This record gives sequence, C-alpha cells and structure tokens, in this order.
Amino acid sequence: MRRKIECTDAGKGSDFPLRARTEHDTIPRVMFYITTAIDYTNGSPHIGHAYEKVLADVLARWHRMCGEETFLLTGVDQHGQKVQQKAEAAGISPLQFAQDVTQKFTALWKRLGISYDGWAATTDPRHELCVQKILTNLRDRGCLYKKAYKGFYSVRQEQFLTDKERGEDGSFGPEWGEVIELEEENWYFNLTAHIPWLKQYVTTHPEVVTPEFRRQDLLMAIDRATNDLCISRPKERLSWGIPLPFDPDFVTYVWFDALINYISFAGYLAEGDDTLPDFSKLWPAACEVIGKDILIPAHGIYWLCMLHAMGFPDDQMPRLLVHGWLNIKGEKMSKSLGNIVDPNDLCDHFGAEALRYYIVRDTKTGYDSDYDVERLRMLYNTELANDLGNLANRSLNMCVRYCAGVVHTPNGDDELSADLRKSLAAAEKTFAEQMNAYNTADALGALNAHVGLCNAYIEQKQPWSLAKAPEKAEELQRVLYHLLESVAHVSYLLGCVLPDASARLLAQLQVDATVLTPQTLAWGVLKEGHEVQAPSPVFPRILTEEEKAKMAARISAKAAKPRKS
RNA sequence: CGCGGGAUGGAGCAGCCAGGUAGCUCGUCAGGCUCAUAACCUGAAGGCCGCAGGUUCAAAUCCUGCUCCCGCAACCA
Repeated sequence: MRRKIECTDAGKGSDFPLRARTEHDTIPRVMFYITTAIDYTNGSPHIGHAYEKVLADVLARWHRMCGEETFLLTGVDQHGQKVQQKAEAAGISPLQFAQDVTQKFTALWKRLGISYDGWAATTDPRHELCVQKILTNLRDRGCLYKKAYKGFYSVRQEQFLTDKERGEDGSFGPEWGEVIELEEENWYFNLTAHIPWLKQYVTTHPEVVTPEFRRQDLLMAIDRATNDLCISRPKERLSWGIPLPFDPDFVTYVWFDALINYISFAGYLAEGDDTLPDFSKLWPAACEVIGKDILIPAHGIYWLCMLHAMGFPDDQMPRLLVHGWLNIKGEKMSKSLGNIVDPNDLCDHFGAEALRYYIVRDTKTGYDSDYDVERLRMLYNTELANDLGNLANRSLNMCVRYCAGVVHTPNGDDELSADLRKSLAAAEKTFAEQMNAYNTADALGALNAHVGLCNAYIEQKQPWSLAKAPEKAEELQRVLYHLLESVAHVSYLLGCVLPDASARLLAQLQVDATVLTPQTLAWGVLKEGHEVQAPSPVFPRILTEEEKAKMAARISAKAAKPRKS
C-alpha cells in the first residue's frame, strides 16, 4: 500500500514557515508525519469519514509541495465487539466482514485521491506483533495488572453498566435488556498513575491540542479521570482481537489496539522489518488528525498516557489536530435520523474534486460546520466554474486569439498591473500562512480573492479593445501576461486541494509544476515566448433543471432587449 | 449555579480579545461589457448587530443580568 513520494530539498534553509509552530514548538523533526483516525469497520463510510481524510490529505499534499518529506498514514480499525457481532449476523467470519467493509473505505479513498503513504489495518500481522511487544513491555514495567471486577452487566449490549446508565429511578432502562450481576477478571492499565504527568504536560504544552478550546476540554476531562483502563476482554465473550501475549484467555481492548497503529505502522519496535518506515525519522507525529469525539478520552488521555508509560519523553509526544463535525442542517448525522450522507453519491453528482473543495473551503478547521449540498453546488459553480475556471478560459482564449498562444513579457508598467502583482504576492503569503495553520478555508479564500481581482482587471483593461488597436499591442501583451501568470500561480497552489484540476489547468498553461515550490514561487514563471494551449473548460458548471430553465428565461429576456450601440 | 459554543440585512458567516463610519459570500434588483463555461464587471435595495441595564464623548465590540438555540458530560468521524 505504500507508494513512493518524490521529495525535493527545495525550501530547506529558507525562512519559510515549514509548518504550524508555536513558540513552544521547538522540536526538530525530520519528517512531516501526519495521521488520521483509523475508521471502524462496522459500517459504510459516510461524509464525516471523508471530511477527515480529505483534510489530512490536503495538509499532507501541501507539506509535500513545500518540499518536506511527508508521510500520511490512514487505515482501518478492524477488531472489536461490534465487528464480531455484525459478522455473526451476516454469517461470515469477522475477518471477512472487516475486509469487506475495508474495501469500501479503500475504494472511497482512491476515488477521493487520498494520497496515503502507509495503510494501517489493525489485523496486519506487523501491527499485531507490535501491540503484543508493547503489552509485554508494559507488563514488564509494572504498568499492567489483573483484577476482578464485579458489576452490572447487560447481556444484550455485552457491556458493563455504570451509574450513569441508570435512569432517574435508579434502574437500568429497557434498552439494556436483561441486566445481571457479573464478576469478571481482566487486565488493567495503570492509567491513573500517569494522570499527574498528563495534567502537567497538557498544562505546560499548549501546542499539544489544536484548537485551544479543545485543550481546555481536555484539561477538565483529565480531572475526571479517576479509573484505570481495562485493556482486555475475556475470549469467551469476545474473541475478535489481538490475544494478550502473556494471558491467552484474553484479547486486547479495541481502543488500546487501535491507538497503537500510529506507531506500529511508523516502524516502532520493528527493527529489521524493511516493509515499515524508519521510526526515528517519523516520530513524533507532527499532526494527528482526529474528530472531536475521540479526543476525550481516547487520544487526549489514553493515548498520551500509553506513550508515557512506554517511556516516550515529553518531546516525543504527538500533536493532535481536532476537527469538528459536519452536521446536517444543524442536527447530528446519525443512522436513527436517517440523514447519513454517502460521499460516493456526491462524487457521482459533482465529482470528487468538487467534494474535496467544498470540504476544505466551507469548514473552519476545528469547528463544527453545517453540511449543505446547495453550498457545495454554489461554491463549485461560483468560485471554481465562474471565477477561476472562467478566468483561465478567457485568459487563455484571448492569448490564443490575439497573440497566437504566445506569451510576451514586455517591459514597462502601469498602476493596475502593479496592483495585480502585489495582490498575487499577498494572496500567496496568506495562503501559505493559513495552510500552515490548518486553516484551509481562509487559505482558499485568499486565492479566490485574487481571482476576483483578475476578473475586474480584465474589465478595466478591456483586452478585446486593445486587440483592435495595433499601437496597443504591448499593452495587450502585458495584460495577458499578468493574467496568465496569475492563473498559473493559483492553479499550482490549488494542487494540494484539487490535484486533478490543477494538473489540467497547468497542462493548458504548459507549466511544469515539478520545478515549482511554494517557497520559491515568484513572479516570472512564464517566460518571454512561452506558448500555451487552447483552453478547454476544467470546471463545467453543474446546474439543476430549475436553474437551467431560469437561465434560459434570462437569456431570452436579454435577447429581446435591443443592445445600445 | 457542571463545561463549552452560538444569537449580526432573505440564507450562511466575519468583525468582538487591543470601543470610534456594520463587512464578506450567496440570493434579489438595475446597469455595463462581449474575451469567456450566458460566465465577468459596476451599482442599489435590505440590518435599531437576541433582550434589558451599566461604563464611556462614543458600545456589535467592555461590564452586569436575562431569554433562546446547540454541543459535551469517559465506547458517535
């Protein structure tokens, strides 16, 4: 599943901000290692899954563009009770069930262009081996112990119940079915022993969680963490998991297993296995992208404490980037509400890149956002089709029509053109700053603002008028040059969000993106005599029947009105 | 008094931390242009900035109280 990523040394030694850093972040990293949550294979992927992977992919592609050696890890969490139950219901083995669902995820990631370098499937023998090594180490270090637990147990839900599951009258509700008292032995991780360290660490390292308000949530949650973590399940009631190496009657609790993927697939304790990366180059992860639901307790508490227990020092802790949810018209997306959105449907209707653009353009990273297919359509039609796509198309077309497709770079200047160059430089600076701060929405907004300026520049310069006056040839060339240079820069930077569209635009412009980097991107990509291709629309508008009818009406109304001479 | 987020022209948002003509995108209306994917450009209408007090020369912005909505509160991306 690994693929080779070409990296360049461009940008090294420059003062370009290579990644989001705070004044506290002084850890030298060899690579930009970015991970996503691994998806639980108990059901089909929905738009929430797609959101996280697209966000991570855009960030990964951005850092690759910047010349950083980048490694994007994503995958699937295949163990656990729900998978076992669903497999039983379907009459197939848990492995078969997990693999079937996994295929749905990998097919979607392929469709969405998720450029992962490593694939973390928790049934991978390399992962299982790593988990078992870690368990053994932790036991040797005295971090694990076996204890009997007695409590109320729901046979139907197959889980122990606590006081919070009790109704107002103190009894357990009917949704739990038969509730019995059960005593069971299990293995525990001495989580509470690490809580004082965690509290101190999170308090003194603001960069550990982005955005800041999520760190505050975590700090409060740490104070509520008063129990050790049960990390085993007796095989008699759950067999679908990684066996404890020192107690074959138990399998590993699914969260404990799953969290380890971030290091197991990065090559932790895998010396000699050349199918895995060099751990010392990857770790610590520069960015672990997770949803707000799994910050507490899984990542913010369990994961950091697990690493601490394994002996990772403070400067080897990963950074967590916590994203919000896509809600459906203000409501949570859930099966019971029947408002699940299938990303495949959106790809069918609008194309994968329209979905990618919408996801990173219309969500403020870290906060919840309302999913609205009409906004997806609107953003695609306005910003991509009408603004950028049309700008590229009209600019190229004029170059072909008026200058035989050849770019000329005349000397001399005027105020409007100078302003355009300043605007482009400012847009690129903002784009880089915002991307480095994970703020994809404002990064794209900056590019779009410059595109708007280019369209206004055309109206002011009226190249079609210049083309009619032979003595204005140089002015015309200057205008087209400024437009095409702008389109080239924007198309190039857009590559981390829309790799396919970017490539097609650059092909029409005849620009080789492999020699460009964001750090060295400067005015002058197009040289005197550069030749471009005739344009072909890259973002065809997507209209509903209603919109088409409306437009036809508008056109005929205009046609009926005589044009002033 | 559990914690947090939010309430700004028809819709979605920014502005609030460091008070001083209320801004952006979409939609609507009018005009312009014709190179272009009938796209683009310009202009206009539309808001007592949730409510009530307070501080101030001046409050969307600071303070107090209140109302309403939405999350979270240890297995939902």
